[in-house]
Amino acid sequence: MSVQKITDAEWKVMHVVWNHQRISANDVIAEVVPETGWSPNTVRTLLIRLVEKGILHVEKERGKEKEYLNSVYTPLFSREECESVHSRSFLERVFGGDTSRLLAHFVQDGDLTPEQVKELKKQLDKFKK
Amino acid sequence: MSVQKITDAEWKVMHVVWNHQRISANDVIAEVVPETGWSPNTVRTLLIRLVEKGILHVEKERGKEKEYLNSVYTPLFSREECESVHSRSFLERVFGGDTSRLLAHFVQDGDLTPEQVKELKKQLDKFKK
DNA sequence: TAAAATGTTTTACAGATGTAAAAAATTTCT
DNA sequence: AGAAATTTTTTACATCTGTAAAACATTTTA
Repeated sequence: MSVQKITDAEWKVMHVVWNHQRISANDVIAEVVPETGWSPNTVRTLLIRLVEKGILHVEKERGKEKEYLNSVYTPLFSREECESVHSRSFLERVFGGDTSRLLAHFVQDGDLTPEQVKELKKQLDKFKK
Repeated sequence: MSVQKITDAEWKVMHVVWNHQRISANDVIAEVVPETGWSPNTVRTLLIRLVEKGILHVEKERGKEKEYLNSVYTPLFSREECESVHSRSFLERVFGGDTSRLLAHFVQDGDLTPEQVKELKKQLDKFKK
């Protein structure tokens, strides 16, 4: 039962945590609040829930400037691990497990740049053999 | 606000409805219950909620064998439409909108058959130019 | 040292979701 | 017609989510 479900709102904060690997509540808030308009407390609640879910680790640390005691978070699973788990369940749920239909869909809907198309084809070639 | 959110449990019944295009509650139950172990009432609740969400249409019709009055459901949106909407939000949420990273992920994780790889490359070629 | 600032924890609360039992309505059977 | 069967509708209820206010604890500052 590793990697519990991450909800929509939680993904937002997870991405920020992954980008820093180790980040204080306040710094998460500083990034998330402007782009979501959420209250700082909302972000804190999400961080706490992620800890409860065993997805983040938290410890206390004194701030550098001011010596307030801060909560600092670190991810317990890599972004890739979580993406993987959630991708699989999405594939199953929405496309009934049919990867190639899913891929076709995203290719058509994804206006890729020529670069990206090329890169992807290279990937595909590697799997050919 | 067309196409409200379809939940995990609801997708299961939606797939069945799409496969038939027009199907009675009992027939949905006949398919869904064995593969999920849910109670028939659970399936009915889901059908009702899908109607409330404006995703399914329901009408009454007398059964052929027995003349009980049955609820018969039809989808108001195509499977592709719903997949599309949910794919987009998944892409945004989990991969931060980066289609090519998503694709790379599924290609690696999706053990495609050589056929499927070929087909996909053909798709990509079409988009090249 | 008392007030202000800052950060954390607790509590809240409505709506969504998973899951179904209980009740009601309708049809069939004896 | 009354009982049994079948189907639908209502009600239920715990947990999860989104969203935060309120309360509390700790530092800093006046």
